[in-house]
Amino acid sequence: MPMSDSGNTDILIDISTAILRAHEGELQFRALEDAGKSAKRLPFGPFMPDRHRTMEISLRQWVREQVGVDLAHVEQLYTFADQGRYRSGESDERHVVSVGYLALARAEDAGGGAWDNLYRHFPWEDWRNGRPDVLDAVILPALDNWLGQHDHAAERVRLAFGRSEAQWDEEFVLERYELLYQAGLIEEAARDGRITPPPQMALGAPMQLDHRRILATALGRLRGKLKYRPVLFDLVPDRFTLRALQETTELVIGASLHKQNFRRLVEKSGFVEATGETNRARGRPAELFRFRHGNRADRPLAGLRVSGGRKTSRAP
Amino acid sequence: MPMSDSGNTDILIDISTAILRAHEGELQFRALEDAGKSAKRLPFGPFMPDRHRTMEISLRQWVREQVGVDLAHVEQLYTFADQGRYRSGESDERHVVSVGYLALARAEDAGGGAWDNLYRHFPWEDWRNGRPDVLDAVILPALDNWLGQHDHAAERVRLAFGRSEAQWDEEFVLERYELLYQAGLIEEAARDGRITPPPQMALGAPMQLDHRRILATALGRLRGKLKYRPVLFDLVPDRFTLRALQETTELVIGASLHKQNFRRLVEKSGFVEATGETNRARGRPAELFRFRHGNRADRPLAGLRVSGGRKTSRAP
DNA sequence: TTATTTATACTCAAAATGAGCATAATTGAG
DNA sequence: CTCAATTATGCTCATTTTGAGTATAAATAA
Repeated sequence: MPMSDSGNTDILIDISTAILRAHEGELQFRALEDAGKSAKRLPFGPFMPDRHRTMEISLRQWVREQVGVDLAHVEQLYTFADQGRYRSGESDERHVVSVGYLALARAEDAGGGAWDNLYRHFPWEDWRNGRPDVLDAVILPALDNWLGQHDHAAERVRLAFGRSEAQWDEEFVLERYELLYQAGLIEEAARDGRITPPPQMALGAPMQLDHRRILATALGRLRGKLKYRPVLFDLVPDRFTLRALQETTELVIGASLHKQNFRRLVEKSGFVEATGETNRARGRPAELFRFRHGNRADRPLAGLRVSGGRKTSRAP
Repeated sequence: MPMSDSGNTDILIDISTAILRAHEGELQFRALEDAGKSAKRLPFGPFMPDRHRTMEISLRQWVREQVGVDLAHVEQLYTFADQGRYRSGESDERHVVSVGYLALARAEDAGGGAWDNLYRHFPWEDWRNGRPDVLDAVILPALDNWLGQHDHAAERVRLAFGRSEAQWDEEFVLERYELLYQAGLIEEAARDGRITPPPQMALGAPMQLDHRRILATALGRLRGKLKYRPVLFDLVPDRFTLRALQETTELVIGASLHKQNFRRLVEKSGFVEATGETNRARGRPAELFRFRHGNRADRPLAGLRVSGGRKTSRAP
C-alpha cells in the first residue's frame, strides 16, 4: 500500500465460509470434497462486486442455493492476503485475497450434504474429557524441541499453550494453530513447502488451501463471542432444554460445565423463557425453553461465562 | 459469489487505517486534510499484493514512512465491500473494496502531523461527564420520529441506544452509527444520496468516504478488546502512573471510573509492576509502573472490566 | 502554616461464583 | 408394582469479586 500509482495487479477476491452447527454431540462444519483430493475444503466462491451489493447478503443467498443451508448467524472473520504462503501449486495468475466468514446454522436448517467433525481437525482443542493426551505426548515436547532454534517464540508458545495447568485460554485457537504450523506439526506446512515434512507427527486432519486456518479463526472468534453475545441461540433449535443448550456450549468452548451453575447463569441472564412444555427422554422430563428476544435484562446483552471442567487451581 | 466463472471485474483493494492515540486528555486519531475538501480522512492507500507479503507488515512500514507514526498495535477490523453506498461521486471505474485497520500509537511515537479528537465525530459516545445532552435533545426524538416509517428497526434502536438508563453498551459504536446514518442524522448519508439532507440535524463532524464508519468500527473493537486483552498498554508510555492508565481507559470507553477500584483491579491483574520511581506533579507524587510482559497471573490475559460513572441503577 | 490536590490504604455490604448435597420425575428391568 | 438408573431441578454455603465509601499520606501553592 505505498504512496501513489495504484499498481495494476489483477486481484481476485474469494469468500470462504466456515459453516458450523451442533449435531449429534459434535461441533460440525460443512465440508466439501473434491475428486482426486483427500483433503476437504470449505465452501467458497469468487466475490463479484458488480453483481452483489454486500458480501454478506450474497453469501447468505449463495449458501442457501448452492450449499443448501439456511444460515442463522453470519459474521465476517478476516481477510487473508498473505502471498506465497498458502495456495502454492495453484495456477491462477491473479492474486487471490480471501475473505473468511463464520456462519452458524441450526441442525434443522442444515439440509443434506457432508458435515465434518471440527475437532477432528483440532484434536488439541477439545478438553471436554479433560486435557487432551496429544498435548503432553506430542505437542509440548515437539514445541520444546522447536524452540531450540526459535527461542524468540518462547513467549508466544507460553501464551498460547500455557505451561502448567489452567493456563489454557480457549480463545487462542488461531495462535495455537499458527504456532503448530510454523513448528512444522501441521501437514499443510509441509504441503506449502515451509518445512521438511514429518508426516508421522502431523496433527489433526489437514484441509485444502488455508481452510484450516479459517476454521481456527472461526472457532476462536465463536468462543470469544459466546461470552458477550447470545450467539449460542443460533446453534440450537427454536425450543430447547437447558441441557441441550449446555451441551452446545460445551461443544463450542471445548470444555465441560457444572450443570446447576449453568442453569443458574442462563436463567439469570434473561435470555430464555420457559414454554411450559416438556420433552420426553430418558430421565425426568426437562422443560423446554425458547430464546427471549426482547430481553428485559439490565445488562444489554452479555453472554455466558464458563466455569467447570478444568480446575481453577491457583498456585499455593 | 455465485457458482462458476470468475467474473472479470477489476477490483482495487485499499487499506484505510484508524490510528489512535491518547494525548492531552483526548482520544485522537491521525487525520489528513485534502485541499478543497472540508471533511478529513484517514490515511489510506492501495494494497499491492505483488509488492507486499502481508497487509499488516506493509501497513506498518507504510505508516512509519508516509505518515510518520510508529505503531504499537495493529489489528485488522473489517473488509467493506458494499457497492453503491459510499464513494458515490468518485470516478474510478474499478470496484473498490476497502480493508479497515485499527492501529494504536503511543503519544511519544506519534511524530508530527495532524491529530483530531475522535469524539468530535461521535459526540454521543463520550459519557465521561455523564450522559451526553445530544442524546435526549436530538438523537432519541429524531430516532423516534424515524421509527414511525421504519418500525421494523425498533428492536435495533432499543439495543443500540437503550431506552432508560444504564442500558448503554459502549461497544455498540458501529450499530449506533449505522442507525444514525440510516435515519439520516449523519451528514454522510445526505452526501451519499441516501436521504434528503437535514443539515441542521447533522451529528458530529463528517469525514470523507466511509471513514467515519471505519472509525466507529475501530472504537467499538477497541472498547471490546480492552476487556479481555491488555491492549491499553499500547496507548500509554513505557512508564506510567495508574492515574494516567485510568485516564486512558476512560478515554477509550468513554466513561469515568472509580479510582480506588481501578487501582485494585490493575494491581490484582498482574499486568503492571512498580518501578520504584515516582513522578512529580500537583499533589502527592504517584508511583510509576511499567507493563509486565511475562505475566505470572493465573488467568491467561484478561483485561479490565469497567465500573463507575454511569449508575448501575437496577429497576426498583 | 494551612488549604488544596492527588495518591494510596482499608472497610464493608452486596452480588457473583464454584462446588456440592438433596429432591423430583421419569423410564426400564425384574 | 417396585426398584434402580437416569436426568432435571432446587437449594445451600463458603469464597471471591464488585461497587462505593471513608480515612490517611505526601506533595504544592498561598
